[in-house]
Amino acid sequence: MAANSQFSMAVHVLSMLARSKDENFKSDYLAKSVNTNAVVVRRLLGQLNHANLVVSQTGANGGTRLARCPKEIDLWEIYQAVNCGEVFALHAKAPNQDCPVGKNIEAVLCCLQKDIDNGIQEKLSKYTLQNVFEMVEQGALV
Amino acid sequence: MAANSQFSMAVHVLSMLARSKDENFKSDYLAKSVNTNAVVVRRLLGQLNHANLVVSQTGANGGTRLARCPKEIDLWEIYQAVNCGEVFALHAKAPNQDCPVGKNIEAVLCCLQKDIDNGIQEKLSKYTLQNVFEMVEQGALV
DNA sequence: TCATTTGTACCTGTAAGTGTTACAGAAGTG
DNA sequence: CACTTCTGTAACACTTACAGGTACAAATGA
Repeated sequence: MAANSQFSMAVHVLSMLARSKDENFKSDYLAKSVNTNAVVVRRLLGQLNHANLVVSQTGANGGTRLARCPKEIDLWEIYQAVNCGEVFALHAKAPNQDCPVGKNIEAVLCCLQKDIDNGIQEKLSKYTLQNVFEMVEQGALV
Repeated sequence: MAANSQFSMAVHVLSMLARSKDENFKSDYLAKSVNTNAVVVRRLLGQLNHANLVVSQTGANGGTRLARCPKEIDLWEIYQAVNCGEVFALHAKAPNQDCPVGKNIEAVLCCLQKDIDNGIQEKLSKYTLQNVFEMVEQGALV
């Protein structure tokens, strides 16, 4: 799979922001923790901003901070903010409509997609950013 | 996401094979239903063969058929046979180990991956190829 | 021997993600 | 106002992965 590490990056960045709720974090600072480029981080923050998870401020002393308390942000929201696609894609080209299987398989697969998506939602909405933040901090002590 | 339609194609092809358990289906015939190239299908069948879901035979009157009864093949097996990756990828480059978040975030994300994978398994292992086959056939009547 | 069919190597085109540079515009400061 | 610091975003190159396609060796049945 041409896997997307956007979700990982998003959780990473948001965990950073969760460390100091009212501080403005610079994209450059965040980029150094993620080990990537500041522009990559800003692009990601743009998506998170669009999803009302963070607030950014331009200009001197600008930066980005959480829009809400870490307890009120769950991972499903983060996942939705950065994932445009599904777990698996439907056929690239529509299958042969003259074939009884080809004609109906897409509808069946589409139902499956939704079922899986619900499963992911169930799992991810159990965790808040606060939970993740605590797990990360605990790990630091070991 | 650069999404993978391999799973969709696999379910499609296996549904075709399920229509006639002991018939040898030619890759060219299957390709026409999927609306793709015979080589693409053969590559896919190679993976399914490796996972012991189908049996292929070279030579004249060769082709591919199911290795087992459709009731004994569940979608989780199919998913595993064609999906090398996870739902989301970990960081492309390792994060900054000097940052307390960077140092521990990967372990946390890794646990999350497993949790989500379990969720998908729960969902997919509820369906057998027989179930899908029946759904497809029913749709054809409508 | 010959036609058929898989398995696979190899090449191409295309799409997406990532990394970078560059720069306009916003915002605080002297 | 001039200057500095940041974000937002456009533009471009690089890499990777998937899909489509050609070609051919090897297997198999007639």
